[in-house]
Amino acid sequence: MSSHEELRMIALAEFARAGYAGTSLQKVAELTGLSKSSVLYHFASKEALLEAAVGPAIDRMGQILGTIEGSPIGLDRRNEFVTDFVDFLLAHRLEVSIFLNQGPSLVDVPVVDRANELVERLAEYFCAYTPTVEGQLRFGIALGGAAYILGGAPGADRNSELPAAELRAALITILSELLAAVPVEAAAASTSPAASEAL
Amino acid sequence: MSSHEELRMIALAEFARAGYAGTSLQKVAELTGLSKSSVLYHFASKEALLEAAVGPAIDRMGQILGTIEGSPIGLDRRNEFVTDFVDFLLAHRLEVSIFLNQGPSLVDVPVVDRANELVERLAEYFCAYTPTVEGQLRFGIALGGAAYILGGAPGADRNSELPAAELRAALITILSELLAAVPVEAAAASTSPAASEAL
DNA sequence: GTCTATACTGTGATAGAC
DNA sequence: GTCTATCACAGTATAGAC
Repeated sequence: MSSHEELRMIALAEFARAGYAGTSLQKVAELTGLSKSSVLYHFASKEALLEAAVGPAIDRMGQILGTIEGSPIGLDRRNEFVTDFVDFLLAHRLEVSIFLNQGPSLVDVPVVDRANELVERLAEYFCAYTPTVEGQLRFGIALGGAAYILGGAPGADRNSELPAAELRAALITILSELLAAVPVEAAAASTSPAASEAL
Repeated sequence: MSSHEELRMIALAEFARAGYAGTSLQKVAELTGLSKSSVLYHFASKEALLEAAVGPAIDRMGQILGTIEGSPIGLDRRNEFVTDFVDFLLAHRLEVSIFLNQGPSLVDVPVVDRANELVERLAEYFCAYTPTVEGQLRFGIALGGAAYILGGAPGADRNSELPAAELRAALITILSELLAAVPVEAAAASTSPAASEAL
């Protein structure tokens, strides 16, 4: 593996574990077996290292969000989003941990601002989706809770050992169930009385 | 208000907003209108300031946890815990944000280790409570999601404006519903010695 | 109780040899 | 590409005047 890619992965893991502010270039250098200067040869600054570490995941999330925003609201869309979201979480656990845990505190870092914008857009989308407080809380708990389980929980190590397929299936079941209690008609033009249909 | 208490509250807010590692004593001093040295007169070290800021909330959580650990598992207990937990989150949003977002990264800070221990005990309790992956995920999503909504979400400002009573009621509804899908008999009716002793 | 002055350490970043 | 040497700066913490 290239030093570039190895640095990216080690930095990602350390930013997630100890926090961005709590991780020094010296520490990253030690973990990689390089000197501080060599790290700064591959990435011009600490911020550039963060951008490289989490950028791809943000792009992917933007893509998922763009899909649902460009489509009419409906049960199919919602199911598709739940699946995409769970797969995203499973594929980018470390990045999710960074956004979730440090997103609010890392303002002014461009790449993190992009991530926070996505969270805002997601929140706005779901606030439009359902006008009730309880409905909005359901979305927040579902998405925040799932992200917490996979990325931020102190006991997150537990889940690392679970078979991925079982974890994925259970997550989709729970999230779908949580969101099923929110009637899709509230915002959609659909006239089907399928509110009681479980997702 | 005494400088001591004012410092405690300002530090708590800033630790939650910018992170512990990302908050300097200089910044706390500026916000309080004191000098760095005066801050260190009231609290012997940065760590002592953190302990004073989050200690009381940890004590309260330990109390809640002690209650359920010392009681037989049952539906009443579970409902009581959900209420206690939601009230705890509402009363200590900033502290919860700190634990949730920075708990894993602040190891070796005694007071935070105590908080992480509590989360571990809570996780163990619920793993003993339900043996299925889905059941454990339900607990994680319910508790982690609620904590995220109130303490860690980038859009947490939204909820600050909601009437507290409505927020509280909706949270209790959603959490109870999530946990209701976990059969209480699974662990309660089981007379396996391991389960009885663990609880 | 609050301040200024200071000590010491660690930080991100640059310059230049190899 | 990797290193050593060095920089300017911010960090926590201490000493002592008032």
